[in-house]
Amino acid sequence: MKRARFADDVCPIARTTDLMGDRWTPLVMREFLVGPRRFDQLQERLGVSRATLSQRLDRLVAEQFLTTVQYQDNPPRHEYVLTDRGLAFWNVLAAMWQFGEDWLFGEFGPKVALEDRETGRRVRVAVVNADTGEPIDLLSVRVGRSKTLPRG
Amino acid sequence: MKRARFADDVCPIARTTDLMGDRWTPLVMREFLVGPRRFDQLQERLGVSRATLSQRLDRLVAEQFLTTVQYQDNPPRHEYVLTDRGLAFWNVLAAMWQFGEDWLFGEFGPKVALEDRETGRRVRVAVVNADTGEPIDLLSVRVGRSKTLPRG
DNA sequence: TAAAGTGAGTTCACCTACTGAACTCACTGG
DNA sequence: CCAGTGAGTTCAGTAGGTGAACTCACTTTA
Repeated sequence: MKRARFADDVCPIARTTDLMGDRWTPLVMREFLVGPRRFDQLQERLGVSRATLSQRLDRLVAEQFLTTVQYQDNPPRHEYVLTDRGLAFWNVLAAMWQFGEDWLFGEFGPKVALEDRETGRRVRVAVVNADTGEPIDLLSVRVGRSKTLPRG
Repeated sequence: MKRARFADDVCPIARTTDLMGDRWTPLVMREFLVGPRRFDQLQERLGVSRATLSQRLDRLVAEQFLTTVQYQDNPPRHEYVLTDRGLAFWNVLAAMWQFGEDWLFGEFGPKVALEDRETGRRVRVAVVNADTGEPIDLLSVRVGRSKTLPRG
């Protein structure tokens, strides 16, 4: 039997899971926090097998989270960079970061922290209602039928 | 060879990935958006194999994302409910929801939407800097060394 | 009293997918 | 001509996911 696929599911969480729901893809995406990355660099930093990394990168490029950019012609060499879509995925990673920080470390918290690139001040991530700015409370939302408006 | 494990990684994203980085766990967690759930109900709704579901639920209980609550004594029957930690994970699911909605549907967007449970108004999710309320921009943050303060 | 149903799994044999190590291939620099 | 480099592919072995069938304790229906 084939493994389950959710790319055509009606649920946005399911579609996101289809793309990112494995042990490596979120970590590959994380690596681009600091800028473009190359194959060997990713492989060494993550400790993932080369075959798996190759497959993940192919998928991320096919799904337009990453593109390749040639940085040298002879011999042809490229690096991977985030697209708009890949950049937008940072929202999910940021939420994962804050969740991990809050709930998955012991008494003293993690040894690394997000900081503002300019001021160096600690950044805490909040997931909020975009209109009110209030935290999104699981108990205050429900799933409803959407009016399907074409996008601007 | 054993599969990679990130539960002790220094990176909060890696730890979150260790727990949620598979094709089923996020969807299992999603199911609790509407309240407690039972085994057969989850199995039928998700279409996951019973063995896999059983394993996932065991892990989620062991890691204190879910607890079991007896709803009948004879024969003993329980349902699964979110703990505080499980509830907090909604932040990540909300970010995944919004990302999926924005980037993984075609021109017309998904047929389902998050709405306020009371007003029925459409809810859009934003991931922001908790202090400023500004969107978290990948380009505006970096990873730094944390001052390890004990938690309040 | 017997049979069927229910909830929550476990077991099974099969198959998919991840693993490290080694290999490839095109090109460069010494 | 030889070693090095970047970006992979190939390989055999193994971990983990699959549907279908089974278990087990208790209840309901006939």
